[in-house]
Amino acid sequence: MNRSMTKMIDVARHAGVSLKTVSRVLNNEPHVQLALREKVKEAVRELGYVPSASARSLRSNRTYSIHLFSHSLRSNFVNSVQFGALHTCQVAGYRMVVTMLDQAKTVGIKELRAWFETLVNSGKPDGVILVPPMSNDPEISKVMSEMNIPVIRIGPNDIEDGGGTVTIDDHAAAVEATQHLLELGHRRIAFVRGKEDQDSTHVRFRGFSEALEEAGVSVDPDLVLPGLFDFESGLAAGDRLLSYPKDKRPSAVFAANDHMAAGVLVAAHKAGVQVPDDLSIIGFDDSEIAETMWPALTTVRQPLYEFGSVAMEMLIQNSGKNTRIEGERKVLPYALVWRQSTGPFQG
Amino acid sequence: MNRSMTKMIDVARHAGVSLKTVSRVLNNEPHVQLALREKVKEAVRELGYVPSASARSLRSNRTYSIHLFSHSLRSNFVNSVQFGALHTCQVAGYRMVVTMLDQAKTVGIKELRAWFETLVNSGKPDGVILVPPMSNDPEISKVMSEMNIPVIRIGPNDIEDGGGTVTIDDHAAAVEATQHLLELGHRRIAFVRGKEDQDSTHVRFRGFSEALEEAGVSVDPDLVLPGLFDFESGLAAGDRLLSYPKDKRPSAVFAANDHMAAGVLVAAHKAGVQVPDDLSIIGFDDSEIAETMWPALTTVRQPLYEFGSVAMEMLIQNSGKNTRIEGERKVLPYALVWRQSTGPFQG
DNA sequence: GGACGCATTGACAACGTGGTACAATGTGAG
DNA sequence: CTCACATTGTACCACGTTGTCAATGCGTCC
Repeated sequence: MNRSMTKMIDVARHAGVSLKTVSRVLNNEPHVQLALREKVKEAVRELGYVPSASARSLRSNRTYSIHLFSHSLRSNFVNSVQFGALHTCQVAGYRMVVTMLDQAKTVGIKELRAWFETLVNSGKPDGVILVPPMSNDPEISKVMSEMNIPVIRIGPNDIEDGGGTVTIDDHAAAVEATQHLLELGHRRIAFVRGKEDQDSTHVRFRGFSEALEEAGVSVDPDLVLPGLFDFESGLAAGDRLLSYPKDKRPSAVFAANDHMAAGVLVAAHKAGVQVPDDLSIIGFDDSEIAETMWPALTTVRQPLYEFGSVAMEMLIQNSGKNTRIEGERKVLPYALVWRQSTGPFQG
Repeated sequence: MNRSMTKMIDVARHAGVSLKTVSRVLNNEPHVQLALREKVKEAVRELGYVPSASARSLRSNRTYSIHLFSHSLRSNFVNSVQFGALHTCQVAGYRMVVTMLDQAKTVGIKELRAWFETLVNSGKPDGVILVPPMSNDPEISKVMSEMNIPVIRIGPNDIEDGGGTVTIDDHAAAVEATQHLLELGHRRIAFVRGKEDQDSTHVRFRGFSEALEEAGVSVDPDLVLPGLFDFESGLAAGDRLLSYPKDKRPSAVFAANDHMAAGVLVAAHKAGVQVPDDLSIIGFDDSEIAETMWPALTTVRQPLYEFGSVAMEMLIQNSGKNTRIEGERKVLPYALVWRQSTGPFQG
């Protein structure tokens, strides 16, 4: 600790300037001549000076840290986003703090506010990234905006609320996935929904329905099953679908994410149903799991890493200026990834 | 920001005591009567006071934050550890900062030291958790100990170096996994190694070899394949093993982790080899993937969540006292999880 | 040439907490 | 009654940075 504690005043003395001048150089403030700037920067290099984060944030009310809020880290989605965010974060010299929002503690908006206030006082983040399902929660966004904390929400389809957004076009992606199955000749296509509190569930289902209708195929309610975005609910949905009599069974399944698609795939294996010959399966996300299944899952790739990375970039760009990020909305490209779990309809 | 900025002096006025008394109560110092203590605590509650993290850490050189260092977040292992650590961390009112160590930047010990100094000066963590492969790197541990930062290393089998350790008994676990296969009647058993810079690779292989030898079976070098702890290397190993002529093939495979076991399983599927009838496969870790494969993987469960949780607990307990955590070593229980990928040897 | 504007630089206070030093009180024991 | 000791308060400094404001230098315009 001791040896390495170079302070700003040391840099100032070393460069033969005042404390304030060093501060100006480090913060890229104007009113310092170029020659002096260089001299200071060299002194910083020579001494290996690093500003003290605590002193800085005490004085300036900035923490140089971005919080990632999630319910759980144990999903591929959150994980990939986190990875992208962290990468960008570190390059910019910020810290990334991971915070888990305990659902029990945030039942009401009052508890939510109290919880956030604790968080904020103890070290107000320069920005916050919200992943689903929190990115859909209007109360959370409201509280954050009241506290004047810039927020980027990942994944939501609504445009309304405050803060920035990073998404794909869920609707178009669902349409394209469905058309993929239609083009392969499938007509009886099942859909496994995700969690109902996430609007991508609804948007994807709407895309699915509309694509079917456009192709002159009506949606069979028996082929629309509930799901929770996890493996188990996919497995349950698969078991259910395969328990139907042969003529009632679907020839293809569109699951709202890869974990559920994996569940359907395992259900098929258990039932001795060949994939893709007897049943085509398409997922959504392009999780790691999609590639490690057999057969590998056809899916819609969401740029999860980029979600995190872009969100972080937006926050860091914004940080410093005290403007709130209002309604900025980035829509990133998705891509259909055709692997082995989908194939032509076998009359 | 404004409204919520309650300071210590506000609490003092509200409770009708002096600033110093509040400070004493909050820091659990002696010399305050119980009644007064309660009064202060109530004032804290009423005002929703939260100490300013930056002021606190500026003054006391503690940050109330723990860093988790990893190379990548994209592995089930790191992820689960992170989850456990975060949970415990938040309960204790600490922050968890995730830091990715760029391998390019840490090639030499000099760069490593410079990198850490930046990190430390900008906000010295109260503790650091190292996951593999960093927990095996003696240079990292050395640098941390020079900087007087408490470290908990997760997973290493060596006892030597400074800092605390949280592990399972890798050797015993590998022996047990191998015995499981032996008891099922298998004699030609392959082993897929992990990364060579992680000592669990070596310890697990030693356990495997010793169990075989004890059973009077010698290790066939052709059945020991390299691996990188990832799906692809497992797939390659599986392809290789199944390309052997029938009488040279193993009847069982022990992969040093689940991702590689999943690769072997997919290789079997591709080759039309039935699991477990024609080939038994056992993994290691009990990753999420183990349960989502078909057939579900038999594996050795490592208590990953607990690794993180226990490591965090040790750090937080230690935090405040300035003693370093020396040689504390917690060995947590593992468990053989028998699922569907292993079965009796079919003559 | 003097007044003025503007860019540059510096001196000093302030952020909210923890620590030190000591005074002022209350309380019980010898 | 006195002394020892625990409790509580007062007062101030320190942590390392940024913000405020004044001082300086320099060129420009009347």
